[in-house]
Amino acid sequence: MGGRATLLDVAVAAGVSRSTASRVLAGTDRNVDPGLAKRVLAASERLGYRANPVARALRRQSTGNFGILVPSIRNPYFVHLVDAFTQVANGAGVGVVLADSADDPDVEAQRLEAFHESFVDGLAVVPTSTARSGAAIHRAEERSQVIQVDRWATGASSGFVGVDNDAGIDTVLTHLRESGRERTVYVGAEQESSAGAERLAAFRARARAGDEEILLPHFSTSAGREAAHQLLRRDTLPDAALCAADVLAVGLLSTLQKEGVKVPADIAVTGFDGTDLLELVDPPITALRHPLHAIAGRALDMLLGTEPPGLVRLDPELVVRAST
Amino acid sequence: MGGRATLLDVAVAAGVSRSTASRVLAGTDRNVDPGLAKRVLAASERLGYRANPVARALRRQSTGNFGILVPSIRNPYFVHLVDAFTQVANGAGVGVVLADSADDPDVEAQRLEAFHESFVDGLAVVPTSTARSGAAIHRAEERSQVIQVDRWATGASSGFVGVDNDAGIDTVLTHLRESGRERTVYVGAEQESSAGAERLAAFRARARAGDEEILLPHFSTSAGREAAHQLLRRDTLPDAALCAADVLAVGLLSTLQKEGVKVPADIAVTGFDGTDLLELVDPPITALRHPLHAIAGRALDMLLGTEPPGLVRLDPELVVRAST
DNA sequence: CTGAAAGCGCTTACAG
DNA sequence: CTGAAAGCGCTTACAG
Repeated sequence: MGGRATLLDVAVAAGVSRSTASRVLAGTDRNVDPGLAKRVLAASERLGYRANPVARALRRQSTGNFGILVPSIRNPYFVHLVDAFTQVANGAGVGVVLADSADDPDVEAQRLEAFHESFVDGLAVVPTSTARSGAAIHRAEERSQVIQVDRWATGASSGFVGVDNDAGIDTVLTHLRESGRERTVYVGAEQESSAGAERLAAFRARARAGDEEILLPHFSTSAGREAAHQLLRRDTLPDAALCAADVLAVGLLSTLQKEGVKVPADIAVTGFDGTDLLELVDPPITALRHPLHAIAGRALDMLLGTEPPGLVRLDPELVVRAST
Repeated sequence: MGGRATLLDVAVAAGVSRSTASRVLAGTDRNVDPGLAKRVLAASERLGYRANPVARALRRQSTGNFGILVPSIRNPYFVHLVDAFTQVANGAGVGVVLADSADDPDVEAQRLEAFHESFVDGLAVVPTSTARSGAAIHRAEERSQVIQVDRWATGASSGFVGVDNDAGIDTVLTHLRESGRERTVYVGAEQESSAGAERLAAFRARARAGDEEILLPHFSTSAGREAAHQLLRRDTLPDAALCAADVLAVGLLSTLQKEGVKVPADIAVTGFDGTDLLELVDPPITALRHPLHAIAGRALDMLLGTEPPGLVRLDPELVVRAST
C-alpha cells in the first residue's frame, strides 16, 4: 500500500545499478565491493525495502512455498501433523499453504487442482482413500513435486513418509501383555486409509486366544462410545482395549467411566497417534506418539530435493500414562 | 515440471496474439470474436494450459490470497475459526495461507513480518495479547490490509469482527438460572485476550449473591482440572459452573466425574466457543457456539473491500446438551 | 474486434 | 567488481 519501495529506488538512493543492489540484497553473489554493499544496505534500510516476493518468484521460477493437503483439519491428529510440518518448513525458511479435503476424494481432487492456482513449488498430501485418491495425486505429480505423508494411495507413485504401524502395534501390545493384561480387544474401523488397514493387519498377525476385534464404521469419538456400549452389553469385559486412534480411546474411556467402569483397574485403554486429546480426560491415556517432526522433516527434504523421494517409515514411541 | 504450456503456446496453436488469448482465458474482456474464442479455448484445453499464477499476480499487483494468523493452531477453537475462514474464502475463489503465533507476541510480530515475504494481499489476525500485539499489527497495516478477528489489541486501528461476549454470557447465565440453578461459579482465566476480559466483565455485571469466580492462570484442560480440585475441597459445591472456554469445561467435567460427582445432577457445566471437544466427553457439554462462518465472511468482506473496515460483533448461539 | 508493445519487479548470464 | 540488457509469463492501455 502506498508506494512500497522497489529495488530501483534502493539502487538510485545508493548510487548503484539494480544489478548490484540485487546482488547485495538477494545475497546471490558475494562479489561486491564492501563500500557499495554498505551503501546499498543503508539505502534499503532507510527506505524500508522488501523484495517483492511475486517478482522474485517469477524470475526464479520458484516460490519457496509448499502446500500441505490433509483429509480434515478438524481431526486433531492432522492438526499436529500440519503444525509439525509448518514448524519444520518455517525453520528451513519456506512457507506453507494449508488445504483440507473434507474427508472426500472428490474434494481432494479439486483441492489438488486448485493448488496449481496457488503459489507453491510442491505438495505434501495425506490421501483420504487408499483406493480412490491415487488418480488425482498421480495427475498432480505431472505438474509438480508431490510427497505422500502418513497414508499412501495406490496408483500414486510419489515418495511416502509415514509411521511404522506394524512396529507401533507391536509396541503397544507388548506393553499391555507385559503389564499383565491377557485379553485385548482391538478397537478399530473399517476404513479407507492405509494406516487403518496396516494397524488391523498388524494386530491380527499377533492376536492370541482371548483377543478380539470391534470394527466400527469410522474413526470418531462417537464410534469409541459405541464400542464402549458393545463391551458393556457383555457378561465380562476384556482387560485391555487397544484403540487404533486417539479419538476412539477418548470416546471409549469417557463412556466406560460414566457407566462406572474403572480405568485402568477394570480395563486398560490405549490410544494411537499422540494428540492432545489424550490429556483431556482423567486419567490421561497411554498411547503411541508419532515422530511428526521427523516425518515432516523427511517429507520436506524430499520436496526440496535434498533427499530423493522414496519410501520411509519411522517408529512411533510409546508414552505411558495413567490409563494402563 | 517438464515444459508447462504458456500463454504464447496457446496463442500460437490457436493462431491468435497473446492479447486475444489472454482476453479469452483470463475472462477480462468479453469483446472477442466467438470463432477465435472457441479456437483459443480448444487450444488451451488441448495443451492443458493453466495461467501461471505468479506472472498473473505480478501483472495484476494482487495475488488473490489472504493470510490468517492465529495464536495457536493447537487450540481447537482456532482450528474451527481457520476452517470457517478457509471455507468462506475458497467459496469466494480466494486462497488462504495459515500461520501460527505460538501464543507469543514476539513470534506474532515475526510472523506478521514474514507475511510480507508471502503471497498474500491482506491478513486476518487474532491478536495474542490485548496490550502487546497492537504495535506489530499496526506496522503490518502500513503495508497491507489487516483485519482483527475474534480478539482485538490496543493500538491496532484496523477493523474488527468478533463475537458479542457480553450477550453470550447473558445467554448462558439466563439459561442456567431459568433451569433452576442458583449458585454459579464462573471459571475463567487471568489472561491477556480481549475476549477473556470481556467475558469476565460481563459475568461480574450480572453476578448475584452466591455466585463466585475461580480465575486460573490460563485457558487449558489442566486449568479446568485445577478448578475442579478447588471445588472438591469445599464443603458444598455450587450448582452450576460457567466456564469461559470449552477446554476449561472439559477438564473440569472430566475430573469431577472421576471423583464421583454427577453431571448435571450435582452440578451443571457449560462451555464457551462451540468446539468438537464438547462432544468428546459423556455427557456432552452445553455451550455457546460462535457464528464462525458469519465472522469469517464479514472479515473477508472487509479484506476484499466489499465492506468498509469497522467494528462488528455477532451473537453466539446457545447449544443445549446433556450437561445442563 | 485485434495485435504490437509496454511493463509489473525482480535476477542473472553477458560484456567489460 | 559492475552495469546494461534480457527475460520470467502474464495483462492491459493504446492504436488501428
